Amino acid sequence: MATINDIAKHAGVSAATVSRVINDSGYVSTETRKIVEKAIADLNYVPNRHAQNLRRGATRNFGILTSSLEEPVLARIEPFMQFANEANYTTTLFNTYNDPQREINALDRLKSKELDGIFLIYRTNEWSAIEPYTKFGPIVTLHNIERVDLNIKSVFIDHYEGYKLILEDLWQNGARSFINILGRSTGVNTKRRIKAYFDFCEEHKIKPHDIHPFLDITSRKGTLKAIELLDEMPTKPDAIITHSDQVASFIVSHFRKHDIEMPEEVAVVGFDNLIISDLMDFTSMDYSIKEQGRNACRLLLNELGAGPYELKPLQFTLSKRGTTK
Amino acid sequence: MATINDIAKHAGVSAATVSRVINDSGYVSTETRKIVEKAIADLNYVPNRHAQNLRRGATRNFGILTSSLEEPVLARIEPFMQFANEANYTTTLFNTYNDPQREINALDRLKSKELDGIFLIYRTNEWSAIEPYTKFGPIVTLHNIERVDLNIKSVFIDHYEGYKLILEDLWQNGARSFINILGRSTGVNTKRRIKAYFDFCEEHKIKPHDIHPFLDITSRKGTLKAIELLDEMPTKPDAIITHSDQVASFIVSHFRKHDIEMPEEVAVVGFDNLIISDLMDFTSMDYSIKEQGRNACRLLLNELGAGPYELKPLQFTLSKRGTTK
DNA sequence: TTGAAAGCGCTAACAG
DNA sequence: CTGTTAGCGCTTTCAA
Repeated sequence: MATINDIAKHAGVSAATVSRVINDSGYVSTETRKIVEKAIADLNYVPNRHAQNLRRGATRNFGILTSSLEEPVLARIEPFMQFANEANYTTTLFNTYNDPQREINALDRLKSKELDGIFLIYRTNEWSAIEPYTKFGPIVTLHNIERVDLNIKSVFIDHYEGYKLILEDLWQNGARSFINILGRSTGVNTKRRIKAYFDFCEEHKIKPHDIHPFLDITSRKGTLKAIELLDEMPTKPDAIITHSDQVASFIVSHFRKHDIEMPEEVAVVGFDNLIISDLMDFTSMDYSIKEQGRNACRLLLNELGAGPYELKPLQFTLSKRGTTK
Repeated sequence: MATINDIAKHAGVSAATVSRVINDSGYVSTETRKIVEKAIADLNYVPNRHAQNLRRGATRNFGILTSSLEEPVLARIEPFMQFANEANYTTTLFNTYNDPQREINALDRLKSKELDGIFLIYRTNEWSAIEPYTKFGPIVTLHNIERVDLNIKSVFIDHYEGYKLILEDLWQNGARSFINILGRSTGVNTKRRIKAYFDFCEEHKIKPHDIHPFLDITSRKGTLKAIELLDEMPTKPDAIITHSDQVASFIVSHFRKHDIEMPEEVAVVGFDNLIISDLMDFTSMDYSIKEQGRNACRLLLNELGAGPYELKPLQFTLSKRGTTK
């Protein structure tokens, strides 16, 4: 492998000059530049990135941390990556499988200079364990963080409004009883959705259902169990509202296989408006999930002084399809 | 940021000893080790990876190259990543968006020592442009490479057999006319599928359809255009066989929205057996796609002398669901 | 406009 | 069992 010194010798200049050509920094005469460029081409030279990184103390590499690689995660990763690439950053993906130690290992790479910043999609450690790492580089998350004292930026959108919109739309189309399939009970989004539901019930003077059995539903198994509960209920709800297209897809799939008619017997609504909701033809709440991924990257770039990139506002739009009236 | 020298000073030993503790190499007395470990904990030290990488000339990082980040790609990336992680490798994702230059840039990172190996899922450059990079590290692909002279390993599975299995199953269940929706005309998989179809036609003495209009169908738009062609045909086929679950999902979705009954009016078969085929309830050909991702990683690891890891054999199994008899 | 030289933080002979 | 030393390949003062 050719090194910078090989190029220097070949071109009859010093390594410093070659470096200047590579990085387009400092003064180099047009002639010298040409000679050096020819040498680089001749020897097929590519600078050793580790040496550059060691010298510079930066890598132009972002870490993406997640606990799984499912569709909703991917929907953010893709636009994030694209935006990062355009700003000349690469992305290294870390799947923690919900293992706190793996997450810490990945965060350590911020410390070891291997990562310039982190896009934390799902976390498994406590914020208090994560926050100290912001000393070594910016961390951006999707979580709606409640503690403002934390030095962690977020590109969240308050799900309260979106959830309310769904409920109101269902109500206007005749639905009077609802079941909410909710995600992680610790998440702020879940809390906001619950609040939206309770507020809605109060406004319309209806009695809210016991949300407890429908909390922490994320897996397919969990979803099917929740559906079983529904079967056991004396009166079926008019509508089921979920927290993700993934969970909605499990439900819609199950209902179709069991010839339960939507929306006649029951309406089903997803959240995220991913491709699957279009393919499976179910109603879903859109909130510019791709823009959210790009915003995460913009935030990171801004923190690193590469910006300023203006964040694009996110907004809710209900995409109505075959599972609602 | 604490460096190895800080630790050395703090512990009253040399940097070499600290290095030995970090890497668990050479001899270190239990006492010294303890002192050093305490110093590391005290100063919250994490070794600078660039320095390590520069020194070692390796990174324990694999590049994953793809031209898009859709479900079938993800289905391989996920198991690949997991396997790599377990072998203590990280993975950096490169999305080329079919831009040859981006692909070359990523390949250059093999040269610049930033990547120890590459999992090339989709390529955009000619093999002749890619092959020279194997000098700098192993490259593994999913493509069924025709040129054996290339130093590129592959974890392909010959689609001929799988395709034949689909056709025979449909035939046995009464289908007599078929339409094949085919992928990239340059791909070996496509050629093998066509061969399977032609052989099948000869065996059963039926006339093959003109495959031309159904070649290079990968996008949703392209798929819908292909469906339009079907509508214009005087007699409808008994079955549509696709090259991927993605394309199949477009078709199934379209037919359901237009109340075309499957399998009564027409049967539809996918390829890959991804979750979507289960959710949307369509028949699909399984060939251990996840194992294929793992095999790719095993191959890479073997090339780097980290093995030997035995490759798991892949096999075809037709997952029959609601869109076929 | 160019070159010499120092050093980023670490590892691996080698010597003791 | 431990320390000394050289150097991985690059960038960046500083001096010329």
